[in-house]
Amino acid sequence: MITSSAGPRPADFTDVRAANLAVVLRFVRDNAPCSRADIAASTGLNKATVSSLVADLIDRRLVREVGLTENRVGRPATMLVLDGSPYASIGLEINVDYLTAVAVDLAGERLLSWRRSFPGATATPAQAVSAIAALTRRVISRMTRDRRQVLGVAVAVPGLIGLSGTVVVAPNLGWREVDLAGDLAMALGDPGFPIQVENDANLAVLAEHRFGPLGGTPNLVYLTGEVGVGAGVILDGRLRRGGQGFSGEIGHVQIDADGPACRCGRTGCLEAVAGIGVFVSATDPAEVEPAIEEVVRRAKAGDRPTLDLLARVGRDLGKGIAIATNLLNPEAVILGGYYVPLAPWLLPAAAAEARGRTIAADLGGCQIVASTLGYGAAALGGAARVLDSVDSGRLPSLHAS
Amino acid sequence: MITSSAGPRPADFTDVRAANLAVVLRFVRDNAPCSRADIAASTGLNKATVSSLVADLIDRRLVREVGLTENRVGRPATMLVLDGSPYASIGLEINVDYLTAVAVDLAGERLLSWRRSFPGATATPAQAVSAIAALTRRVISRMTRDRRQVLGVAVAVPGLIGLSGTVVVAPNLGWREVDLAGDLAMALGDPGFPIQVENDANLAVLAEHRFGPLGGTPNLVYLTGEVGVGAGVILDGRLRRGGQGFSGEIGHVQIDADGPACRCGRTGCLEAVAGIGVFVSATDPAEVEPAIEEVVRRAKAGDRPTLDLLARVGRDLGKGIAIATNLLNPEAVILGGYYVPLAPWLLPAAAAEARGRTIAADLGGCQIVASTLGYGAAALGGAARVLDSVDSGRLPSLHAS
DNA sequence: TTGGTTCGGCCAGTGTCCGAACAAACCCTT
DNA sequence: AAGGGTTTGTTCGGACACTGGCCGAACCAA
Repeated sequence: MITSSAGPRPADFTDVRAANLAVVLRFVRDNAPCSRADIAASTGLNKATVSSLVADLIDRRLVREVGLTENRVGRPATMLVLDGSPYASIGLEINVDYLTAVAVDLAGERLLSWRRSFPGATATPAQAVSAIAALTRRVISRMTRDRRQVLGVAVAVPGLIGLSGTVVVAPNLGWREVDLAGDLAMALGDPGFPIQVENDANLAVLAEHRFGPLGGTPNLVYLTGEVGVGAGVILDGRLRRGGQGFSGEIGHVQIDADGPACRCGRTGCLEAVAGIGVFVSATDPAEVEPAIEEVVRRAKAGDRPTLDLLARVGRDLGKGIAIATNLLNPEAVILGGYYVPLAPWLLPAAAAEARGRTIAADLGGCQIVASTLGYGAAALGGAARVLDSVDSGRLPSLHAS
Repeated sequence: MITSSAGPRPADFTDVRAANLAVVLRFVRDNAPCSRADIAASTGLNKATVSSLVADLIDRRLVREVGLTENRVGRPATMLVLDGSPYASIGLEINVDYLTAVAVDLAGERLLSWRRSFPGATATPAQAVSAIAALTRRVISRMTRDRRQVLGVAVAVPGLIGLSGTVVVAPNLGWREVDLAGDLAMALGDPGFPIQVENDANLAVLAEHRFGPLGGTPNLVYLTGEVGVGAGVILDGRLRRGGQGFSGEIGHVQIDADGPACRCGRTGCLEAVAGIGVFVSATDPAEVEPAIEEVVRRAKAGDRPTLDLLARVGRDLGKGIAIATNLLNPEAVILGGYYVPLAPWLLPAAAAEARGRTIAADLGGCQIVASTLGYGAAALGGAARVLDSVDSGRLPSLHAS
């Protein structure tokens, strides 16, 4: 498919080939197992073309034949599936208190999922880079041990990330102007694959877009539920990052002019009134999880002050959600992070409030749901980002190994 | 250029051809007059290919040779320019008190610009449709009289417009569920060109993107300054309309919980605190323009209450702008409508307020400016929309006439 | 065994782009 | 005035990718 947008770059045959390879690859991903004839019939490509494309994909070991159909009229079809085995995509997530690493194969199957503690709040950027590089190296060597070629690494960082992958500022980590992508590439000795750095909410929404129950939905907004609140925005099927990469910073939009002070110095910011910090006064990040569990316990027990607080936070969250629904009209707003365990109590209030504040009827067709991807969503999104670049036509070819 | 996104549609040669024709056409638009050799050098296309593409464009009369260069070493180049003469693109704008019609040629030259009064607030949709159709017919016959082929018509309507072009609700016009695109096509007797209906802010931002001083900027937000306030959002070079087409409804985001009641029933909406209604208590739309002129006069005279009011509205507007800069990080926010004459007083306060409320430094690189396109911006945007479809590869060919 | 059906490979044909060679037109130098 | 250098735009053959049609292979049903 050629959408031929602004870019001055002209098209040629390789583009056609790449586009069609990607079409076939996506079809196999979505409809595996399927035959060449299925692909031809559904995509409109000629049978001969499909055969050629599939042969190419098999050469690159992106696709594999798995056997023949039986008990059907006519010649049996050779079925095709995505071949996950020779490649791996790696996602990392840096957080205040832990690092998460996820690797998936081409089909999206999770190959590993590691979590290790990490002194994000106290480590210097240089120390952090070496810790991250060490973890990445271990993941990479695990992948190469399994004879997998690494397609790329994407790192999720909670903060403002420039388009080139520099961390402009990450308040929770105390970072300013850290060229994480460059430093990491240096520390890894210039590996043969790209290293990307991206905002955590942006990667989390990519994870939802690829792996979540609303996968494929063209317009999605993801809200991170941590001490900070950030948004990842997918519109028309692609992540939208704005002019400098700073989109999605909904956490410091003012929700309540009379609200509490925010750590940013302003008052009544979304994250001050509806961030997880509302439930957790402690500053030690290690205490957040038990504190949230305690809130859940009290809410289940019907503790009135807890339920009132949850309802208020839900309403304030709904005000923030209404901003997104009014301005962007997505098909869904997905709540992530610590909002997930609290969702049974937050969602009704948030949905009601957002509904009342959205000018389009019925939230403009938007549903508000809790994420089902669990804590490593941003890391998983990093892996999704790498897979996205494959899906959009940048197909890998096997190195001599 | 092939971006090969979600669509299952495969690519073939016609796509390559269309993409490259569009590349050449855009290049000629931006660099006219230029030679075939210039095009080849700048786009990377082969000289032979450029010759073939240009011949095709000349056949379609989209491009024209205008003469030879002189006084230069080497063979003189035949210069190419966009040939505006055989085509026209029409934009219409429906407002409470007037209709605007604009026609432009392929190069963006304005061919006509009409404005006629229109009882939008009182007319029934059927009456409105016939009035609009009558105006459109006059524009079309004027174009055909000039031997121009009409490429399309796009109509700007202040309200929620579904993706299919139905007016879901237009409060100022009192419309609900009007299939304007269909009715208009019917009234015009199924002409051979597409008729589109779109939100006025969405079309206005397209006008800015194509004709404004910030033309080509990939991320733009436009704010209409009427009694209602709406936003048009361009991200990554294209209009983003959301899941149902209802994006940009920033007018009813709450800015001040203690603010005045809004006509939507809520309180403190952006359009209640920073809409033009703040300056104009009258309900008759014909009184708006003189009222704004009076405000300008008083502000120029240094009238303290007026200046204070302008400063307050500017600050509230800045709060709304900060929502956009935080969430979308555009390169620019453009103020339109009646904000334009008031801009000298509104802009400083709005910029200062937005700057203080945007988490990214320096507004995330965003500039806040007043539109320079004048009142017919949305109508002009309608024409821009039609031209956009040409630029993205849907090239017209001359009918037998 | 025969006929019908489906699958996938093969081959010629078409359209598009690319590289190289070439003619045309001009300027500048001798 | 003639010739060399420079730039432009066309022509030609080649490469590449998709298309359509044909055919053999493999299976089921009768």
